[in-house]
Amino acid sequence: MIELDDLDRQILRALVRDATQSASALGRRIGLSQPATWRRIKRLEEAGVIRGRQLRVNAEALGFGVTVFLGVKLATKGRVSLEDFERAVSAIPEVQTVEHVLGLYDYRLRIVARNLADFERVLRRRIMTLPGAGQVEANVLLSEERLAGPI
Amino acid sequence: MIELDDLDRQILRALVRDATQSASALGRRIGLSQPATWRRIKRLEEAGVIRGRQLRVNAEALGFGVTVFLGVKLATKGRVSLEDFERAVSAIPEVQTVEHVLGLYDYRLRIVARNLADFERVLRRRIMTLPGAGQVEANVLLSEERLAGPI
DNA sequence: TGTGAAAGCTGTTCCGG
DNA sequence: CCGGAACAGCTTTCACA
Repeated sequence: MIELDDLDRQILRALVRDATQSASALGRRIGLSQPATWRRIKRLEEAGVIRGRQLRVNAEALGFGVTVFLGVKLATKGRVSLEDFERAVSAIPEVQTVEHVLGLYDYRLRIVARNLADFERVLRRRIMTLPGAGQVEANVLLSEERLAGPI
Repeated sequence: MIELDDLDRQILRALVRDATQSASALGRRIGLSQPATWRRIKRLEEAGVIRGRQLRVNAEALGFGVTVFLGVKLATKGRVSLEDFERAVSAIPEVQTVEHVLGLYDYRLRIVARNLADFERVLRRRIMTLPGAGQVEANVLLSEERLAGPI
């Protein structure tokens, strides 16, 4: 855990929105020189606050128009079955995210498909045949907004 | 929608894992020159396949050890109440993502908090007082894996 | 901490196969 | 479509207030 000042917070918020902007452009906006901005970014990386930079891919542009969040309840859950389930679900190409959670469901999956018919195929032939998969609950994504969070 | 070849797919998969790597380093690994790799990335950006690059912030390193997914069912849902709800929920600092979904719930929120006691505070004083908020269902995140998806 | 300047790479754009 | 060469701009480092 590390303490941030206002400038650090401004830097993080700006880079969460767009990680391509240069340290000089960012520094100019927040009233800091280019090396000063760069050193702060480096410090945040070394402190583990910045985990990396990730490409945001637009699945729709590739023909995957449907995104579904799937809550999955396992029928049997020992340590082995958790690992088996995770390994098997990670091998499904349509699965974008695997979240192990506590609550009504054991896993939450983010799945993309070309359309709803394609999603039904994934659900029936890939998900429901997973080792240990029990009850599922689906939510179809309509729109999504990513915020900075409490930075 | 755009057709990708193997090289495009390799580029996307590599940049989803780490968007910091240079076109020359990436090109060397997939057997392409630096300008050729750069041109492909540029083409993917212009086609809208690449939406941008985002910083991945480690909330735990900032003292936010608890991540909760919250399904929210609205009590009343006209067009106005949807917009009111979205505006109000976007203003809560602890909310990282707002997903408008179809299914048992109307919205799915990704919320971070310092600990479970802090989450209870957010839930009682921020979420439950939202305009139109009805039934909620929480899932506490244990671990998460982000995959490339069907690229 | 902050600034300013210098060195090495990268992104970006040419042109020719 | 690719690769090679050139330039501007950036990242990265250093010295100093």
